[in-house]
Amino acid sequence: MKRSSRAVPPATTSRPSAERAGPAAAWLALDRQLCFALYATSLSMTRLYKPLLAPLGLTYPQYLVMLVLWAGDGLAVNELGERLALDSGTLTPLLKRLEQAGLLTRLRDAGDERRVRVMLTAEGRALKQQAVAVPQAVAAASGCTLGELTDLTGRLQALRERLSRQEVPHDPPAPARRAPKRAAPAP
Amino acid sequence: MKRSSRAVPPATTSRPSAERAGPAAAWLALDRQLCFALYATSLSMTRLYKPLLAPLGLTYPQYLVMLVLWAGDGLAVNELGERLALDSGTLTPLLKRLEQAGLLTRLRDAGDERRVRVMLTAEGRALKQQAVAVPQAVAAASGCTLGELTDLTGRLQALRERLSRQEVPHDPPAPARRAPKRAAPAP
DNA sequence: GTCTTTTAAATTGCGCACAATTGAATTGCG
DNA sequence: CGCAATTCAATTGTGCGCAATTTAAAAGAC
Repeated sequence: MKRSSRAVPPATTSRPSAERAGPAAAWLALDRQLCFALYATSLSMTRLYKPLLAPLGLTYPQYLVMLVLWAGDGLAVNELGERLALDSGTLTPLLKRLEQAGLLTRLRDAGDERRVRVMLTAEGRALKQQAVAVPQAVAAASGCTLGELTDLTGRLQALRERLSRQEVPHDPPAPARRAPKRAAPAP
Repeated sequence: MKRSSRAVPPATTSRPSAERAGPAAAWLALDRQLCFALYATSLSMTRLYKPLLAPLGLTYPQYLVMLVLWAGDGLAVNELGERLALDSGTLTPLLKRLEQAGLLTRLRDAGDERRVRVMLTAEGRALKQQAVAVPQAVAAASGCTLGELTDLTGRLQALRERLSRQEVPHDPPAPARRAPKRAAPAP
């Protein structure tokens, strides 16, 4: 590693400049942030899943949707969203792609035309057989014992429970309307 | 809750259909997945941060970048990416938005014209004072003791370490080229 | 020195997440 | 019944993440 001219100081890793941190500012260190540990670990997990899911033709969020449906399909979009903590803005296009791939069908509920129910196709149901190998591969890659995995999963679920209570709901003023008919899941 | 006609079975929550799960298929249950616990908790954390960061004009990933820079700026884009486990495809547009907002400047390294160094502006540095309140608010919302937070953070860091070892690197064949000049960070 | 390989940032394209809005069907209330 | 309020899915627009490619500069081989 040669520097031709002398240009600029290295500045590579830990530089003491800008480091007159206030007494309370030490809590801003990246590696103390639970939020970053969660964020980075979750992204890392997604990267690990990607090559495992590629043979199934699924992305990671699509895989989560399929997990829910394999446990019992016929759910409406909002029920799926409740289970996964995702809204229709995320799920609608995702479900359309899964429908395009032939794994499921979307159908208006005859008794409540607002709802769209999601049913697996035979192909979508069959994919479950290929998916059973995935959790094992991930568990192995994690380098944890089953007990550790279960414990960590439980802690995270408890944390999520507490966090979700703090989330701001959000309801806009909401006007009102009325009008014609509706037919297929999407025109 | 009345059903006008009788239309379609409720199908709301746990339906026993499609439930002849194979013996190994029980591992596909959503609530047993560490990956989902991570994913959902991380998203929940992001939602919790959003209203706290809105007054600072930052998104959550932008906040993470600022955390790194507050600890010491002048880093190149790839160094930032190493710290946050993000690549230039994510960071370049994000940094441009932060530059647009007046929080930092991007400047080609005089000694190595390939690199772009990121420096905080006075405004960017000043924002740190408003940010110190954020971790406290999150810690309170988590409903955990400091010890629990530290413990969970450590476990996640260790897990991330192991997961990242398993990730597939990926290097394409890579041809070669040569040509004219370069000047500003981005035309 | 030239030529090749490697490294760095930017760009392109796709798929999420999510706020905000819209269109449509249902519920609630008189 | 008639109408306002509510619920649901879809749509729109913004900002990530990331694979793949492109452009440019530096490092290495000879």
